[in-house]
Amino acid sequence: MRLSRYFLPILRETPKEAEIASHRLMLRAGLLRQQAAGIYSWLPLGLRVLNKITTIVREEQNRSGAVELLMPTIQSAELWRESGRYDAYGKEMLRIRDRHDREMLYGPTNEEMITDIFRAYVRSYKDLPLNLYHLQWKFRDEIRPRFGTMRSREFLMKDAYSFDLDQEGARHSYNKMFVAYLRTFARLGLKSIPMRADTGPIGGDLSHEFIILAATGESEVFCHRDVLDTPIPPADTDFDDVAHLQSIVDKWTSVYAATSEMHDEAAFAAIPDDKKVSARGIEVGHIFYFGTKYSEPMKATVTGPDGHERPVHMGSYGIGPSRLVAAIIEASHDEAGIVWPDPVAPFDVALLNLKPGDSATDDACGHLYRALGLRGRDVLYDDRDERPGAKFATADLIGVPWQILVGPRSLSEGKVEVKRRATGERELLSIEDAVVRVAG
RNA sequence: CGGGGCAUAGCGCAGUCUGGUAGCGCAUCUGCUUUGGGAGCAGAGGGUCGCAGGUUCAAAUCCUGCUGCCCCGACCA
Repeated sequence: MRLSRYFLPILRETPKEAEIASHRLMLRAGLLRQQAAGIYSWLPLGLRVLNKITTIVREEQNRSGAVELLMPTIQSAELWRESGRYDAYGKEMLRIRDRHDREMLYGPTNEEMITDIFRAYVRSYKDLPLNLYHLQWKFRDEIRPRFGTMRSREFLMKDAYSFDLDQEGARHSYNKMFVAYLRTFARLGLKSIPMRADTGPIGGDLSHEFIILAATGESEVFCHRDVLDTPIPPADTDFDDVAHLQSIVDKWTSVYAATSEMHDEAAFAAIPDDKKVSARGIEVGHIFYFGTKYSEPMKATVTGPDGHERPVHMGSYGIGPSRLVAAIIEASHDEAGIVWPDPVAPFDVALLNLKPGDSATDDACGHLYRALGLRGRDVLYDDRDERPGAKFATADLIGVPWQILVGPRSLSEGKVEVKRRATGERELLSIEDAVVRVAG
């Protein structure tokens, strides 16, 4: 992509409404535009990051055996009356009426609807276990949205729902998501910590929040330092191996880690002082087992091996990709701007032509642009008629992991400069070596 | 929902107290010079001062109502 033909409205000054780093940088780097309180447009660069994240989320959901579908944003109130949540949910739910005066709502979550889909088709225990998920925009009319997409009213959520014959099966489904989440966040370049969590109004008795540590996090969290070094399950983990998955979850949950709501002072006090971590965290995922809370009132039943019908045991599992964009920035930025982890970066390489119009730099950039493109790299080519300083500032701000600086100075020796955004390390390389360095 | 604040050019702000030609910086456009860490000079364009009503010879400024947004607190991916 040539920057001169792209749509990247970067801001030199910080809009006054932005308090925290991620919000400030998302506005400055042209990722986001606010349209109303807690409601945002995703500009091209922001959308690229969001898509990178959802791709990884999907890959790990699919790997664990979950199956993707897509449910609508608008739901009918009728369904929510069946579960009893239409009245219970309160003002957070955006209620609307259609032209026939039918009561509708903009979905804040999809337990009812997925249960309706399940009960319409599934009759036998032989079709279990089943885990269905989708990625869809949600709306929760928060009292006070803030911090950009960290807490917005409209947000993208990956929500998965598991169905099992009994609690034992549901436990395994829960463990699958537990492992999938560990892998997902690790692949996004984040160190996530599963923490015992309150189940809240959603019900049930088994729940973990996945927290990443960041100074601007909204929750206060406590954990044993060792949890930060627990190994992430590998890609070839067998998700059908019940005992193995349980052992992974046991290893992670045997180390103390809890949010302030679930904090146990005595247990924390027993940890050696040098292993105590008391910090702030951002919740990026939340998993629940809630048994038959919805299947019972909504009559989602299957016939078991004994010929008896019984309500299925369910769990739900949420990740907020739109929040993750902000969370990743909170965890990875510096004075100059965003520092994207490679897997989620909007582009792989920023190619800076420091003297556009000069035939030597133009030719070298053209060559690099094509060579990297052929190797499958997304390159943002800064071909604007700007001074070098402005290009450096832009490249640093938008945080693309690799920068290739092409100017007359190094080019006179037949070299270009390859800079790593995260560390600031620079190498003078020939054009061919630069391609290999960046594209592997 | 309680408390506090803001609304003036695309962005950041001054002007409001004490009514009288709507300003500054950045950005944008044109020209020339410049070109390795957000260039310089010269010129230009861009505003129903959030909306509605009122007071006044005269309102960005005073009064009333409304709307939007932000911050602090209790809830949430």
